[in-house]
Amino acid sequence: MTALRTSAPQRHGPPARCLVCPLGKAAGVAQHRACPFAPRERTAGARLYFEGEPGTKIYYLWRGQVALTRAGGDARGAGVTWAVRRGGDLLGAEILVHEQYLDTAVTLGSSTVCAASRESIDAWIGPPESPARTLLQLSLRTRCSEVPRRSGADGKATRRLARWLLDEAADGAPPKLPKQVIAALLGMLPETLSRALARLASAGAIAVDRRTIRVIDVEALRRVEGDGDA
Amino acid sequence: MTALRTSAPQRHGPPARCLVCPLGKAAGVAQHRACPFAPRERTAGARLYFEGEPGTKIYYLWRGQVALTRAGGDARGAGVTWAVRRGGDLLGAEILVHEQYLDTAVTLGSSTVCAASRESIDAWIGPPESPARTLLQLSLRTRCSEVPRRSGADGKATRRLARWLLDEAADGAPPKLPKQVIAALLGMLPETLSRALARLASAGAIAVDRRTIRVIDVEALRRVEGDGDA
DNA sequence: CGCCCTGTTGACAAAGGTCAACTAGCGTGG
DNA sequence: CCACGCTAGTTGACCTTTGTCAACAGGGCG
Repeated sequence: MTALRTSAPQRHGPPARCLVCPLGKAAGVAQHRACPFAPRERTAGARLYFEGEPGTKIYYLWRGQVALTRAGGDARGAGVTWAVRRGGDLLGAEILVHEQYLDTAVTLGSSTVCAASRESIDAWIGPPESPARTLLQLSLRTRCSEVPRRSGADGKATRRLARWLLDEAADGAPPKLPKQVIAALLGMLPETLSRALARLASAGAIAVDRRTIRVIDVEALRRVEGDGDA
Repeated sequence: MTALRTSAPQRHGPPARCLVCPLGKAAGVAQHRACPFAPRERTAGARLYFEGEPGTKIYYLWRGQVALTRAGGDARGAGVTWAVRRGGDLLGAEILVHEQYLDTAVTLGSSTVCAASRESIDAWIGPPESPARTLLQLSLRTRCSEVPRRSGADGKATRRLARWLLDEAADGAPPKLPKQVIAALLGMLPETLSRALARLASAGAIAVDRRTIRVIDVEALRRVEGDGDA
């Protein structure tokens, strides 16, 4: 108990918080083993990592708030802040299944952040084909491909559709989904989807019939995706 | 090679696909060990699980498409389809960190789905405090709390705001975030947020000043969240 | 053969984005 | 220490986009 209360780390002792941190427990800090995550205090506005930068570290946010922003979306200004992480959240875990960071992470206030290198995590989490690691990677992979779909939320309907088509159907044939479902995924009504498809079709970017969509002109789609209006 | 081509499973042999499936590999099917996931063919429209139902199984989608829908959002009809999973995706993994399923999963076409009970997975992924398992749980936890925020996309601005406040600030004080950030999270412009706040304030649900928001009347917020208009 | 379901089209209303002017604090520099 | 200027936030007027309601068309299935 007394040991737990130690507020400043002892010369060689780990911070008390590690004894109650899930990562510290997993690392066996209580058994005097080292945790791969090293703590650091950050002030407001600190950039932990940038979107697109090669991923070298994974972060664990012990205390504070971190905003995740992503360029793609836009609207006014540059990036869209699409999530705020709190104490207890992992940041940048996507690099376990993806080369680069998918977001830019900025602290919103003073925060305590623990960082671990990709390699140390790689060694720490055990053999590549272990069950837990396999599930971790499957889960991260799904998550990575899912978040960008947030494109559902921002931008005008025709543009969202163009972006979705580029994501899903660059090769020509989008997945065979009922248009109702596509509309729901894109966060619009079937009627609106229908009109957006008609607009892209009349721009020559795609060919539509009652049940199929074919991409004809990827460049035209890119143009629509690019310049806001349509 | 010849063995791999075997299209129908041998009397006691596992399906050939298990040898190339990440889960099969993790389970060591090649070494004649059993995979906790049992395959099953499903036809279009099959319900794998329902939102809110106690979570008993985790699914791995080998082939096909599955729509995930969630009630909350609404608009016309009942649930919103917010994602479509493809072959190679895990379904229902949220039950490792949450009692109930968070979505309803429906196959969109004929699919091959492997299922494993929560207990078998629990045993399979090893000791509760192993590093990989800890990361898996952290990552799932974040994901679970994040997806509902898709509330960003649907519903009218005032309603989204009410829902967000209920999520984040049921205890009275929402996290101290710049209003710009809140607006981005909710997928609206600062101007719109300002107006939405003003509307809730004049309804007596919250108190707003230039830099803080306080929840006054949780019930009033619930009412706004409930009935679409505001 | 006819019904039903999905998707399409049109007219209309309203929510929210856009542009712009304005206010309140805060920090900086004189 | 005060004043100035800046940024974040607010408010107003207007206009585009999209949701809403409704009627209709094409295909598939009973």
